[in-house]
Amino acid sequence: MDLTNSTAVVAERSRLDPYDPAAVEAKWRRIWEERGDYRTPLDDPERPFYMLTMFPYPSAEGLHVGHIIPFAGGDIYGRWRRLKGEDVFEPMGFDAFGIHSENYAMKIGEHPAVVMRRAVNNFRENQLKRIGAMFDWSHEVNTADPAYYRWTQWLFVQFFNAGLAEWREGAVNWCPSCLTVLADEQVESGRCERCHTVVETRYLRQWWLKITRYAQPLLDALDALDWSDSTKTMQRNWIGRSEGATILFDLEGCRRKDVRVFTTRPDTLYGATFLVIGADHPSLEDFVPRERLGEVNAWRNRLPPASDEPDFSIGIDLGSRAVHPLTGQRLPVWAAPYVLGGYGTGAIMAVPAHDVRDWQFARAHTLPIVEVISGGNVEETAYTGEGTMVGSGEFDGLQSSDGGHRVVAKLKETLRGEESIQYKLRDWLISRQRYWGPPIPIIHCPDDGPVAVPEDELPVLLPHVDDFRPKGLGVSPLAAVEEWVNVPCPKCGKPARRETDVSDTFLDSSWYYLRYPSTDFDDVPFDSERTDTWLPVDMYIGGNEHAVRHLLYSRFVMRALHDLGKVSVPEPFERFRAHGMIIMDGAKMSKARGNVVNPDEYIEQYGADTFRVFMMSLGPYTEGGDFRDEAIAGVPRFLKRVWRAAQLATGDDTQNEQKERRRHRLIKQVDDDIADLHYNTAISFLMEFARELDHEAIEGTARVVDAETLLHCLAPFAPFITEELWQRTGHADSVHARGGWPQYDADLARPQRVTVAVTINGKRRAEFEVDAGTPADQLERQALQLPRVADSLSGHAPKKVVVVVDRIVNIVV
RNA sequence: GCGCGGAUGGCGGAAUUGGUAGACGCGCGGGACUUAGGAUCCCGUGGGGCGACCCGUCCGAGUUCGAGUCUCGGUCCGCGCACCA
Repeated sequence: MDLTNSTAVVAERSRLDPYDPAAVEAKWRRIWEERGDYRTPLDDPERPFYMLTMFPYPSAEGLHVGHIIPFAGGDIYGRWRRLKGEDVFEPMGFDAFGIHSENYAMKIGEHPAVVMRRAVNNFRENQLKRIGAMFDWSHEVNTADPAYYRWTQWLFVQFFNAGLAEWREGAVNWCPSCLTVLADEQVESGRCERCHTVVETRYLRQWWLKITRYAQPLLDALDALDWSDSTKTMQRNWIGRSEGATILFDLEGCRRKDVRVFTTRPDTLYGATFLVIGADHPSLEDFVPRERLGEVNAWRNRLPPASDEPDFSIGIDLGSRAVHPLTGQRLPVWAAPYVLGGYGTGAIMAVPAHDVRDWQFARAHTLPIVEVISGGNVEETAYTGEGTMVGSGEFDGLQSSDGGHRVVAKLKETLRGEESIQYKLRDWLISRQRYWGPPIPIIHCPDDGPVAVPEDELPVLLPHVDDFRPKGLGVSPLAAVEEWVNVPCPKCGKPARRETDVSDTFLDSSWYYLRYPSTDFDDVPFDSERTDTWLPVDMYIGGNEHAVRHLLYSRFVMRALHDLGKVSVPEPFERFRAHGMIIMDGAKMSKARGNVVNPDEYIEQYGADTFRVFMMSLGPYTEGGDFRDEAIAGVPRFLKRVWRAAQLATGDDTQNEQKERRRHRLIKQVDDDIADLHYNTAISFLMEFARELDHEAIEGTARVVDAETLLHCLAPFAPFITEELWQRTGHADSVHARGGWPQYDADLARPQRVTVAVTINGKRRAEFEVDAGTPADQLERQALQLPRVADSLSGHAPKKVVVVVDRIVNIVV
């Protein structure tokens, strides 16, 4: 039929109300809220499903499109699970404490409490509530709320009591611009992740959480988690397990009698020609002969700040000597910044022939290079591969791995060495000399030392101070609030002082998923039936920028709580998928670059449904890509087609096999695609189906059942328009009602006719259509009868024929 | 430097995991309807050739009846870690 000139249809279409996304979306937002459609029955769920998207920190500039990806993507998944019959709990909240919020407040010259209250309201009311997500706002959390951080502090107290929180002096990363210390995870290539200032090493007494105790369990448990591989790899690398040996060297000429070094290559022990102590080693002085102390200290104080490029010319011969445990040779002991005082034992045996850094250092300081593994030319460069041991006494001729074990065994006889494991992971420094965070609930008593604030006195409220700006090294803004700081010791009652540091914002966000399922915020969020019912989170979606920090800290906190008997599951997130990062003009979106796209304008102009569908159709969900809005126009065209087709579909030809098959294929396709987060391909199929149904609507043959299926399959992506059409087509319930997802029949979803390609020597020459499942011999017979094939064979028999049922017949001549 | 991804039309991307490369969308071309349309709808659209055909998935080899998909070598891009001994 002529689809271009059907006056009857044009007339009928014109009788339809035009699709007005703004009106439709406002209407359903109101109804859903009034009816409480998305309030989850937390106490008696039949099939609980905890769908979580990483909560945002309200930046006060508002959401940008980068936020829409996780929220919309998570919501699509959650809505789909709900349609599949589950009680989906999809909460939302705000990570409102933290340095990001505080810096913003300083910039605009207002108090963080005021800025955050406004920002949270703006996020919730003007943005998050408009994107069509089924967030259950009755469980909103805000990390800056005393009712929340009471439990952040409670958590700290549990850790303190269990010996998992420790107040100790240590090397810390000091950002001279932000005027605070940073966790190792907040330092990127030696620079502050926020302001990119080069961080300096300082020694301060600070609070650390002993995540290193969990290095191995955190590593082991990773295998069983259903997470993106890239995320797991990043966590493994961050934990950084390496296997090797610890070897003891006796020392001469200094206060210390011996030093242990860690190596992954004990097979190279005979090639050790000197030792290097990390320049930042906390007790470097013990390695130095008394008469050289002054010189070494002067050298140490003149060290330049760490740079991106290692400088192997920096180093000093300390003057003491180390005794090689097997040869008895006396080796010089050096100090250099290329060795890290905080990793391993803070000292190494240098094997310049077989380690590139040691090689460069040896060259720079004309130290001997002795080959003990053959296979390279150590005069030109270090040979780091494995090989046959040489110059290694009784071990000569052995291969690296075997020889290494024998060397350790030999050392073990004299208690000079043993197999050992090292991790890169270091303890989590949580003290911040900042204002906008939860005060660490500790009181320092001159007699009793650090004492935890009793649990029934929590929260330790963050006092209001007008001057909340950071004060400098080791000084917190809270230190100035004398009446708050001076309190009696909870143990002995003597005058004592409160801890004036606040905790890292990552502590706030390390447990928020435990808070959501509670309703009574005075109640303990742990150790309850609610947590047992709802945890672990079934599906967690967020950005890979949190692959290490947030996800690792959360796993640590959950695991520790589990070991303390507070929760029944050891892992917080059963399944995690990182969405791809949306970039703009080839760069990450950021305020600094001025390439931030504000979603409000799009939602204003096109509606949330269009924007959601558009964002999800850009590309594979877990890969991300460049944001360009030229293609958005296709989405309103698609939704208008749905608008028409759904309302004009009146056919009841439910026995039509062709159409039934097509319908089942659609359900299966969308079902499989959503399960795999292949939203882009699901949308493609929905578009195709909608076009065909629209054509049928013009002919007057569109079936009601097809329209209903289309609405259900589209509902997770475009919740508003589908709900409106569901109502307009005479349904009393919601299109999003639990369990409404249409069933498909796998047999019907398979095509019944297939096109088989015929190739000759791999080149496609013809095709023919047959019933699906036609046996191979029949396909071969049919193919050989094709005139095009007979021509090519010109009477000869084919050399070989390869048949793949339903796909291809390849004839080799 | 090390580790993980990736490279397909003018563009974003599909491809049942070894079986018709380019689904779907944007853009572009043509047409319909319009007083008009940047609104809506339809058709076409990898490149070359009048044509049967030929060439095409970053580059170069290989395995195979058959390679975008597998193997080896290389180039470029993205992300993560970065003196971790």
